[in-house]
Formats: sequence, C-alpha cells, structure tokens
Amino acid sequence: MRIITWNINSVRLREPSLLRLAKKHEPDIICLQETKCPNEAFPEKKLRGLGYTHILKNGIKGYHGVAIISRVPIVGSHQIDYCRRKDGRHLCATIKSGRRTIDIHNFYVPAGGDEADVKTNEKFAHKMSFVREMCRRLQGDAPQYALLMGDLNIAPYEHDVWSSQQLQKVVSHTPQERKALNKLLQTCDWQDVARHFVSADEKLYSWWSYRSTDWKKSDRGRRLDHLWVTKSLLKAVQGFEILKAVRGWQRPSDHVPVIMDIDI
DNA sequence: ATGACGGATCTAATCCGA
Repeated sequence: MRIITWNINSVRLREPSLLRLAKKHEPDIICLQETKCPNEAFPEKKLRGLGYTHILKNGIKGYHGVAIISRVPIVGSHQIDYCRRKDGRHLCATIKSGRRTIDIHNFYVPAGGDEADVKTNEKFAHKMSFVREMCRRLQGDAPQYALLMGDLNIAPYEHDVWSSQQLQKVVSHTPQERKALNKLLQTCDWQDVARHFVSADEKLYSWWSYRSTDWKKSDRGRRLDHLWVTKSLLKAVQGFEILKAVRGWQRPSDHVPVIMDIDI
C-alpha cells in the first residue's frame, strides 16, 4: 500500500497538481492538510474518476481543513475537535487489512504564531495544548496498528532544519516544541519513518518558504511533515521518500508530499 | 530579519501561514 501526506495549501487552487501527483505516483491513500475549502466545495469529481471513491473531509471556509482520499475501502472514520475548536485539524480513517484494523490519523497542528511564549502568544499556547491533547488522546487510544501523519509544524531534530542554531528561538524548532513532539512520539511507541530510512546527520526538509527568491538555491528548509507508524508496523514499511521535485511544479505549495510504501 | 511571497476573503486590503 502506498500512502502520501501533503499540506496542499488550497485544494481548489492545486487540484491539477493533486491529480498529477495521483497519476504519477498512484498512491492508495492521500492525507491532505490546509485544504482551505468547505466540504461541499471540495473538488472530488476527477479524483473519483481516478478510482478515489472513498473521500473524508473535515474542512472549514478559508482556513486549515484536512481530507483523506482513498481508493481502498474506508470501514470507519471519526474526527476530533482538538482544543474544542471546530477548525478542521484532524481526521481518522480506519481500513482493514486481513484481520488487522488500522487507524490512519491525519493531523494539521497549529503553526503557533511568532513568539515562542505561551503567556504572551495565544497561538503558541494553542499549539502546545494541541500537542498535549494529542498525547493524552492517543495514549488512551493505544492502538496496536496505526499510522499518524500530517503537517505537525515542528521540526524535531538538528538536521530537520537548515540551521538548528539560527532557528532555536523560531517557532517550529524551539526546545519546548521539540521536547513535546518527542514526548508524543514516545506515546504508543510511534516510529518516525523518515529517520528510520535517512540517517540523523543528513539534512531532511519537507517545507521551503515562499519568501525566498530561490528556494532551491538557498535551501533553507524545515521538516514539518511527518509519517509515523506504530512499532509493530515498522518492519512492514518498504520505502519512503520526500517528493522534493513537487516544490518546483507550477504554482507549488510551500510543502511537498511525503510518501511511504507499506506492506499491509 | 532567513525571506518578503502567496492563499482566502463580502475584489480590497487584511489576516494568516511557519
């Protein structure tokens, strides 16, 4: 099974890129973040034409929003309003593989604003509460077979950013966020698929700012998009890739898709 | 300043992203 996570930054604007991605890589399941689209306006006709007939949406107007697009049957689903805000940041699809039931969680963690201080910055407080709530709920859930993916908006390790030193006070790479994400990783014994395949001293990014005049040349990226699996599924993971080339497509998202092949 | 762009919104200037 092939699975992709992608912060698409507007599914309506980038429908052509989504179809191109689907045709080129033929994923079974695509988890999207930042669809920025109400559910009734989600462009799904052409996706259905490609065989993606199982589509879950948790969208709101204008901001955020997540979706799960699948060509394999989804046997169950739920969404949780983290921090009691109806802001489209979580979806879970359940699929069956033989006798196994596998939960696929798709998250869009809040960005957290500018200042890394929960007392003065409400957005940062929201982000930290969101990750704490993920810990609590997933621990309570304690699934044996599960996948967790999405835009977690935290680059946890030194080589997940272009300069750990220069970004240590920048939201997404502060010590408290890195610590919180590691704590989350330890709940349910999640395994970071990217770092299973790519050594810790190798730079790895999934996001490059729009503000750079030449994103490729400056290459000041961050690894904000993640693919995790429960420990019992790690040996089933056959491959992983960050699709960097997609950043160079016409009218790109600032995030690129992350892809995984898993034998389930 | 790392870097000033790109998306959505009651189409114009404002909020948001990270």
